Amino acid sequence: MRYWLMKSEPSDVSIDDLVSMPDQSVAWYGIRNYQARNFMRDQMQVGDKVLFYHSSCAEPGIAGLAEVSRLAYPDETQFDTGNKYFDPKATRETPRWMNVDVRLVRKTRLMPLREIRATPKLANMRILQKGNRLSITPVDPREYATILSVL
DNA sequence: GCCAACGTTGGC
DNA sequence: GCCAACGTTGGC
Repeated sequence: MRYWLMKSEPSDVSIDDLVSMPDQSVAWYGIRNYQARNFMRDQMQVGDKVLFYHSSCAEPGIAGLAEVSRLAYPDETQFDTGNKYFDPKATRETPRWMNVDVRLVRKTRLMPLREIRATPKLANMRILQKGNRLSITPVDPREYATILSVL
């Protein structure tokens, strides 16, 4: 069992959007970074725990708990010519991009990035490192437990 | 809107 | 295979 932090722009999919989805589950489409894709494709298992993080917004931070509900499969948006995530180099035979599905566990209070940064036990988290832009990052089990205890 | 940091692209 | 140019991310 692994732990992850996954960023979503709330203007795209927010925690409240997830709450109101059928099955409270969403395809984590649109990842176009190989490292993030590889995490989903090679490491994520059903039941892995996910911190649902709001990025690029007024109050960035952890907004809820979720879990992986489906193993990685080809991201549909890569094939869709009208979609902003369309990839002309991807084909059905040789897809380039994959996504898992993620299901809500529960919405939590917002734990702001400020607070994460101010928590000594969380100082090594990847999202706090300078220049980090990766939208999916592994989380240490102890870090996950620390966060869970204050949500 | 700014800008630092980083990933990707493509010419050579 | 190098690396400059470009595009994107994401906090502020």
